[in-house]
Amino acid sequence: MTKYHTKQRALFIEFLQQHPDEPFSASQIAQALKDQKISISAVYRNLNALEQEGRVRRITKSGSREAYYQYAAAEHCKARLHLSCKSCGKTFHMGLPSAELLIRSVDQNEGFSIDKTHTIIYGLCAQCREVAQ
Amino acid sequence: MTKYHTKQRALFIEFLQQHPDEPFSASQIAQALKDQKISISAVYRNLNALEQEGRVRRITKSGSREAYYQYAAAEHCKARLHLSCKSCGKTFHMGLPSAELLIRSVDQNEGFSIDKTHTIIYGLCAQCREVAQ
DNA sequence: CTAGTTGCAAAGAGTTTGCATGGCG
DNA sequence: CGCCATGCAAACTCTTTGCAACTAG
Repeated sequence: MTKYHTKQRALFIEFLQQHPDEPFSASQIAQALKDQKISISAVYRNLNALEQEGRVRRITKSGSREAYYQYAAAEHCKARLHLSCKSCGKTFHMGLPSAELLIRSVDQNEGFSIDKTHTIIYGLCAQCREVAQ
Repeated sequence: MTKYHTKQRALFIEFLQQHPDEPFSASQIAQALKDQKISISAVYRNLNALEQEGRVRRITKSGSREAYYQYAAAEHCKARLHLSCKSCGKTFHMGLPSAELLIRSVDQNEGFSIDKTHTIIYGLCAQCREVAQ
């Protein structure tokens, strides 16, 4: 099952890479590429493949039962905790000091090992926080 | 829209209360109560109502596209960060010291306000950690 | 009696899959 | 050429909704 480089897949990945850490539903991606044509089934198939490879994160937005996907940009992503803004939907990385502190504290006090790769912490980012109030 | 106390709702809530912080899909709940009879539609309707009231949390398990629901036991729940074990599915509360530390640290370093109510941190609980290794 | 609830079946939304066609290597 | 990927439509799964019957207050 070696991979081919198809036109659709190229456009699909290019789109994701141009919007790293922003959440899209499958239909939004298909919609965004509607001119260049890629079917919704191909979007789903590629999304599932990338998710398994860990190059894409699947999340759910409250209120909607659609799945949303985010391109997990760089490699260093995997070692970082993710902060997701509930207002604008963007993802940020938690600084290493904060992360280390948290992980150690929870480990010691709760006996719980945090999985950096899969947890997403929700809240308001600096920018939205200003606008909001 | 004042609420009535029906037999089905009573059994439904009783079931949830007996399994606080454990995740169930709608069909699992209906299944568990199949003897006493409650329709899947009623389960969904009650689940949605409780979710809006904030008495139930909706989460997603990776791999499945079903929604899972957890009864948010006590009031103090709302002021606490939740730790969810990826192995057994149970939810724990993060101690206040760890939580305070985290929130303050992320606020100061990232300018990000964590939403305690909606974030769930994944990892391995103390028990599963032992068994696993 | 009035209004919220239930059950059933049908409708919807989102996602997956079978199959023939098309394109990469 | 062989084989993977695509598109389309049908199939599926999970969830919601319309409606008539029912029941708590």
